[in-house]
Amino acid sequence: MTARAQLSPQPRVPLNRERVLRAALVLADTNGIESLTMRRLGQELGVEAMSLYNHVTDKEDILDGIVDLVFNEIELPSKRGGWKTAARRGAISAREALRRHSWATSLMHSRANPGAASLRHHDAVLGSLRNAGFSLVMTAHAVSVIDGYVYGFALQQANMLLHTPEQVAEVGEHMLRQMADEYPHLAEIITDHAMKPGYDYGDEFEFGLDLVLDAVERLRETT
Amino acid sequence: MTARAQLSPQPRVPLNRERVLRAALVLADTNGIESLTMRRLGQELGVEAMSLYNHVTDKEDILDGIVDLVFNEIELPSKRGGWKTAARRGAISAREALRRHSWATSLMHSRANPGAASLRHHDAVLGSLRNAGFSLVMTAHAVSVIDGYVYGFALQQANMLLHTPEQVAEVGEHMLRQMADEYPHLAEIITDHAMKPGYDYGDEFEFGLDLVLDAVERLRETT
DNA sequence: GACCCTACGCTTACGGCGTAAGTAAGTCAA
DNA sequence: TTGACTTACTTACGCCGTAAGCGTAGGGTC
Repeated sequence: MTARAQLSPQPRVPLNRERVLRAALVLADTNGIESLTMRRLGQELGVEAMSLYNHVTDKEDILDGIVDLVFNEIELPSKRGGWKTAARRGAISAREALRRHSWATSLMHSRANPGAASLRHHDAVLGSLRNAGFSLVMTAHAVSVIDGYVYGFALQQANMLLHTPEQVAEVGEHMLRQMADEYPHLAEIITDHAMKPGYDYGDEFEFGLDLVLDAVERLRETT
Repeated sequence: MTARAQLSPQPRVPLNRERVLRAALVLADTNGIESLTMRRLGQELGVEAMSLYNHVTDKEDILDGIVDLVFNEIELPSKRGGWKTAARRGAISAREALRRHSWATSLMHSRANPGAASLRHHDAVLGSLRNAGFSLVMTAHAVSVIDGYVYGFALQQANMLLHTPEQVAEVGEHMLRQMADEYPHLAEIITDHAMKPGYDYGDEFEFGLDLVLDAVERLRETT
């Protein structure tokens, strides 16, 4: 009988892929994706790093897995109601998921093996548009532009360090004044717009989303 | 006199930050960003890894540097001609740069320290819109949606492994048939659209770009 | 009860990573 | 000539992912 067994006589909760991936997700959210190492993850689960390999094939598999967990959080387009409200809700839901897991955006598209949730999501989005009467060509256009915008926005925001006026103010005025000479327009938009109380870059999202969706709608009507 | 000096009697070309960054860029382009390690980079320059630290502060500095090199490749908006053609050319130029350096998109936005080229670029884009009469608020909206789309598209394409119908065809029909049950719309758009001869996902870019730019233009006219 | 199989954890070890610290060799001003 | 400065090299540390092999507990079969 080992010391470990003496200390924890209860039958230890067995590990499984689900528990490993959940812990990896939490770790990435809490301490950043770069802190997600096999040793650290094992430690978090009370297990040695190598034990994880009984449940996942390698670290890539873990990354694939947690990306798919994020996809799972994205609302599927509802079958009732128009394509536009479905697309709108899906986009907002996607952005929220990507904001909760800011490491996910750049990871998402570098995964060679899309998971079940990812496939299900994309299939549902395509179906929503097709059922609304979009042609194949127009569906491809629409998905490309909508997804492009959603992920692009998420990418920008995920790594934008200054979200609120308070944070922007912290960078210090003297740096801004220094900037004003060389980059006057950048300085202007920061001081006269982004630093104004109440400004939140995240609010830009829905504005641009509606702009894109309206344009797609117009597109559908004309063709 | 060292063995090395005997073998290469010519005064060895001195290293400098520029040469280090150029070599890093080439290495990332050629073998992928994951192959960019200090040892490998030193090897490429005929130098030990630690010697690089005389010219860059650390690896992060190198990543910042090569991202800025990519920004340098993006055409600045021309002062002559309208904001729209300027934005269009800038966007196309950005996409081309990001396609040449497919590792750059996800790296670009995770850099905490924007380089000179990046600042210059963003300042010029803002200036172009402001000079065209966009209000501060509308400028922020426009930049957000245009950049979102451009980077989002680049992100999607950078890691889309299947660009042409030939490549798509390689995945094999049986896998598609398998997919057709569970993901019918995904299967449909692949077989009936993406696999059609002449289809190139990259062509979607300008379509979506014009859609976005037209929408921004309409926005400007109404406010 | 005795036996063995399988699942799942542990230990050890390897090569590669970024980089701290110290050293040697060349350049150049005083 | 000397001494400071620059730049490259060497060694070493603590990380990383993971290959290989070992130990053991649980459960089925005789």
